[in-house]
Amino acid sequence: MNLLNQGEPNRDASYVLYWAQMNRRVASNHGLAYAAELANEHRLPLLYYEGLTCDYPKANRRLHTFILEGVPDTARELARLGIGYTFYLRRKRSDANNVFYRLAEKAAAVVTDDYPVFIAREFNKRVPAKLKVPYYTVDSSCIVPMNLFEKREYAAYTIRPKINRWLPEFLEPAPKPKVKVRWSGPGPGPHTEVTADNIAKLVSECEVDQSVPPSLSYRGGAGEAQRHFKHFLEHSLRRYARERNEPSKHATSSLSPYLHFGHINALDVALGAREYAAEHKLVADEFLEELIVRRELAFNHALFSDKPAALESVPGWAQEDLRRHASDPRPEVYTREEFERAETGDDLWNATQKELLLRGKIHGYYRMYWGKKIIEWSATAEEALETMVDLHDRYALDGRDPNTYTNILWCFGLHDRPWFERPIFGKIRYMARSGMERKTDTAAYLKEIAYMEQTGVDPFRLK
DNA sequence: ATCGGCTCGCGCAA
DNA sequence: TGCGCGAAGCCGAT
Repeated sequence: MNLLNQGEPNRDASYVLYWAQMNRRVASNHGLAYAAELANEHRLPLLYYEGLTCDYPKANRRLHTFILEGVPDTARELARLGIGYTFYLRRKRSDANNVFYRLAEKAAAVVTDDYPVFIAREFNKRVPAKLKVPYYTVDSSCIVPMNLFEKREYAAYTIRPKINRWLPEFLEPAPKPKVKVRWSGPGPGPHTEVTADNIAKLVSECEVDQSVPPSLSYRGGAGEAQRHFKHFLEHSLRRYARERNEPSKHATSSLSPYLHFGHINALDVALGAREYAAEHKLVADEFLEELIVRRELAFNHALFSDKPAALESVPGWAQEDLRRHASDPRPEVYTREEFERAETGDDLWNATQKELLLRGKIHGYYRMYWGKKIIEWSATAEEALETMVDLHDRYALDGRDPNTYTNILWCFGLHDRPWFERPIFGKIRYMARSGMERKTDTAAYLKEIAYMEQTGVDPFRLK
C-alpha cells in the first residue's frame, strides 16, 4: 500500500471510494479489501467505482465488449457483500461527465490499483495531487508486490531466488472485503446499467473503432475466468510441462485476457494450481514458473523502466547489435497493413496473425515466432516494435500489459542471452520456420486456424 | 537423434 | 577475480 499525496480525510464524507482501474474484480482484491478496512475505520460504507471511456488510444469494440461482459459479475458480487457500485460508460468524447472526480469529492479516501504501464501509470502520477483526500495505491496484480524489489532485474535467474524467498509470505489468500456499514440501493449516478443482453447495443453507441469484432473465443468476466481456470486444471495442467509449446494441443491456461483485466487474480491461480497438483499428484512447477517468475519479471521490467515498451529498455549488447545491423539488407519487407491483414509470404506466420485477429491472442510459443519474423521483415527495428505494439493494442485481449511489452521486447533480446551472430539480428536470438516445423505440429495449427477463418467458429472455445 | 559451439554479463564464491 | 549459467535456438558434425 502506498499513500501518494498529502490528502486529509474528508470529515463530511459519505463513503470510502475504491477505483477499479486494472483489477476489475471483487473477489481476491487486496486494494478493495484495504478500502473496506478504511471504510470500517471511518464507519462509512464502501463504494466501488469502475469507468470505461471511449477516448483512450485505439479503444475498440473488442476491448469494450470484453470489459462490459465483466460488469454483471462485478455488480452481483458487490450487491452480495453490501458494497455500492457505480459503473459509468462514457460513450461520446463530448461527454463532459467526470464521474471519478465527482465521486472522489464525497469520499473520505480513495484507493486504487498500483499498475506500472498504460493509463493507470499516468493517472497514478497525475491524479493524487488534484485530490484533497488521501489517495492510496495497492498492488493487487503481483503475488510478491513489485515495489519490494529494489531494481530492474536482469533476467529470470536473477529474480527467481528473490521471489522464492518472498513467496511463503505472500502465497496466502487475499483478505475478504468485509464492510460494517452496508451500502443500500444503487451507487451514486451517473451509472450505466449493464446486462448480458444490452452489451452489444451499448458498445455500438460508443465512439470507438467498431471495425475490430469481439473475440471468437473469449468472453469477459470473473465467472468466465473461473470456468477457463477449472477447465485448465482438469484437462491441461497435467500436460502443461510437456505440451505447452505445442499450440494444437491446447495445454496452456488461456488466462492472459482475464489476468490482464483483473477478472482473475494470479494469486488465486497459483494457489489453485498448487492445491490441485497436490491433490492429484501432479507437478505444477513449470506452470507456476511462468505464472509467477516470468509474469512478475515483466512487472519488474515495467516498474523500473522509464519506457517499458521502448528499445532503449533492452540490454546494451542487443541495442548495439540492432544498430550495427540497421542497414543490413532485408530479403523481405512488409508494410504494417500487410502484417495486419496477414498477407506475408509465410503461411505459418499468417496463421499466427489470423489467430490474433480472430481469437484476440496468439499462443505463447508461436507469438515468439510472430515477433521474430516482424523484426526480420521490417525496414527498421523501431518500425518492427511499433507494428508489434500497435497490433497488440488493437487486437489482443492481453495487450497493454507488462507481459505484452516484455514478451515483445524479449524478441529484441530483453531477459535473454546472446546467441551467435547473424544478419539483421546480430546476437539476438533468431527463430526459423524450420525450427517450428521440427518442434511443433504446424500442419495441425494451420488447419485449426483455417477452420476458424472459414466458419467463424473457434472449435476450442469453452462450451 | 544428439551434441557442442556460439556469446554476454550478472551475481555469488573466494 | 573467477566461474557457472541463463525464458522458449540454430547449425553443422557425428
